[in-house]
Amino acid sequence: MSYVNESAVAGSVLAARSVDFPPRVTIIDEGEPARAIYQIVSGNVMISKLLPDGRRQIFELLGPGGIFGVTPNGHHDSVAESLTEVRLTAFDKIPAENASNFNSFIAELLKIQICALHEHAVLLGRKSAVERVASYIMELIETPSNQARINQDLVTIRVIMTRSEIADYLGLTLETVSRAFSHLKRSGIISYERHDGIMQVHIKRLRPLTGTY
Amino acid sequence: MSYVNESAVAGSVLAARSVDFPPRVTIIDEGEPARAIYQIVSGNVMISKLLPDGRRQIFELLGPGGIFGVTPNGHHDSVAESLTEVRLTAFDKIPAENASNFNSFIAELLKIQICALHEHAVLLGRKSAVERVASYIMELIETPSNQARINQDLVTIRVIMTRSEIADYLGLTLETVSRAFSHLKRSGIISYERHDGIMQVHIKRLRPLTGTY
DNA sequence: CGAAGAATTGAGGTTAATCAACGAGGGTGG
DNA sequence: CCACCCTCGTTGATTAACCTCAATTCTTCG
Repeated sequence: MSYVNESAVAGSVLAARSVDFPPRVTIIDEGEPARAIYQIVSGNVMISKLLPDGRRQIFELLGPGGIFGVTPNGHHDSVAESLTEVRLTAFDKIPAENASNFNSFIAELLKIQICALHEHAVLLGRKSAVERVASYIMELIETPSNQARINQDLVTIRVIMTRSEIADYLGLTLETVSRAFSHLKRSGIISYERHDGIMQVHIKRLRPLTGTY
Repeated sequence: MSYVNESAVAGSVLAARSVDFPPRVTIIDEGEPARAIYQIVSGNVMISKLLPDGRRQIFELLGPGGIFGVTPNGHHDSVAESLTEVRLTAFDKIPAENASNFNSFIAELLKIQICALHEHAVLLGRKSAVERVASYIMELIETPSNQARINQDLVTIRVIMTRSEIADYLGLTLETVSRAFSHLKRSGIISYERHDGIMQVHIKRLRPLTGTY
């Protein structure tokens, strides 16, 4: 399923700019006045919030077609950072608000986001460390833009986030994430050699560990 | 702030029925085909998901103006249950999809929901038990429809959820929730006598315990 | 080659879960 | 009307999971 839906905004008078960012830079800061809405053309973006004492929670991983910068009140409620190189389409705020069919266009994308947030709330509130990591790996595999290569039951993926980023996404510490990966590796469910993120996964054995099935 | 926005759909041809439910009944089951979108007129609704082994996570508490039953794919992704008696406006699905300005109307409500889900993800992923309970109480106070009565620093509220429901909302066990309430009570930050949910809160002393400030 | 960042692993501490008992309140039926 | 039951809440003792602190290795890059 591709999220990209250029036709939905075709015919409107929106000023749509193209913007690029290098990996691991801040695109939007929490509290910033909302100037534009962004849709990802290529690359990955993570959305997070910080507590005053430095604790961080990442709650959305967005790929091509995903949107961010949408806010009900004129100020961004969260931080958006590039994970990879990204190319974005920026829809400037003022004309966008007038375009009624633009709101209708993003409504569909917001619905998808809400489902993902629901699933993630279950993970954060109710799953064990191993279940969280297993769910994370399955999520990577099931995201089409990640181009997981499938041979029978064996899938090859690339994990581009650091242990620390994964921890902040899963509500764990980086050590616990590392131990969960090691546990899955010792169990023969995943395998990897170097720290380059390339990983082979036995999905049939991993899926039952996610807690969802 | 009132979410209710009748005017936004005025002039459309949507079939809007009124529906009532008693407390603690299932309004929508996970997996059901989506027939209607609901907006709350009065009362409270909780949205949750169940894992196969019975673990439950509640992730939204909705009051007047809130919407639910919105889905990107024709099937509900979560359970909706009444918490109190509720009166709903049901917008039937098929005509609603055609109404472009209806999508635009719900987009605004979805944006508010997404912000709440972001905040809740931080709670679930990064806050301690006491911080979660403190955040929950503050959330009750700051929800206008809950009619918290404020005298100086002292606020009176009514906690209508059971310990078990609160636990499923906060990603804890009911015992841990009970202990956190007892801890706040012993500290003199909250007070209550009988199990009727009526509670007095010192907001100035409670707020610093939420972790957010 | 050396330095810096990332990942792994171990030891020990802390928090919250689990298991269990008990008390309060509300509703029902005798 | 009272006795009983059932649900809900509280509290205690113990266990288990995860976090914290720390040391070591691996990897990349200048």
